[in-house]
Amino acid sequence: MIVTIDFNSNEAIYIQLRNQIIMGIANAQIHDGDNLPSVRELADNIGINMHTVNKAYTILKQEGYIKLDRRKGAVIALDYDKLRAIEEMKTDLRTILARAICKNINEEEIHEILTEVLNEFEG
Amino acid sequence: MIVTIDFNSNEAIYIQLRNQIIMGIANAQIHDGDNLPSVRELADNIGINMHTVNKAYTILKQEGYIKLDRRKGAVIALDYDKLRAIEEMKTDLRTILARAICKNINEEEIHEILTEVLNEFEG
DNA sequence: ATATTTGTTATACAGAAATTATAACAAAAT
DNA sequence: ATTTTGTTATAATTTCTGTATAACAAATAT
Repeated sequence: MIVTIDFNSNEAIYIQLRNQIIMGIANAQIHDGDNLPSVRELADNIGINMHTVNKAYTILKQEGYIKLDRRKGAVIALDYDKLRAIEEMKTDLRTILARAICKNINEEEIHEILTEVLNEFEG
Repeated sequence: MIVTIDFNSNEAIYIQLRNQIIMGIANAQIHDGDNLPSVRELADNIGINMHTVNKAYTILKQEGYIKLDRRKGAVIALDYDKLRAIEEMKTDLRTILARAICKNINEEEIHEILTEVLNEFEG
């Protein structure tokens, strides 16, 4: 899995990292049980500080995507707390859909766009 | 329209403000042509600095939700740049949908959740 | 046994972003 | 003439982000 950081983005590096790892899982590029690089290795690889990677990993653990083990390092371990995930999804969707409504994008179009973006994912 | 700021949120105040105003428009609580409070009035009202409100208004103007007029103050003025709005929506959706996929929420469920959140809006 | 690798924690520093505090300006309204 | 509007400027403070070192405990590898 390739990680690309945009150092000119207004999005923090550890947020970009977290999102890309989640993308990697959703795209089936990495799977449940797979090892992630160690914080030091990934930091070296990208050219950033260890603590920035550690921050991303800590969040991913807290959000139920990985487990951190002192012997095995970071391992993909998906926790399916569906109800919680759905609530968080709704919160995120509200802002996005409010914008869509303001921009005159109708319900049918929104569903079409959703389908389109969903089809970008593999697995 | 009531604006509520969560001072403990990790979301910046001016971002919360922007989102809530967009929500207000989507919910038909405020309409095209309506006046928003002046930067000073709203700042006083919420208990924050004038510049924080000004930042939110400047972004809303830049994103095509309001127009700023020295005589009339801030006025809702929706600019329907649909193509641009759709592209931005897709970008935002990618992260959200990646999370949904990781949490085993399937396509049908996602569409249902979308419909559910859309029905929260009035107008 | 020893050295290495793992996540974890602590501390310190620099830079950027967010927020506040004043202040002043020009244009328009009252 | 006074007030209100957005706008701009400057400075200070606080918080967030990212880096730099360093050390620790547990496990692995040699």
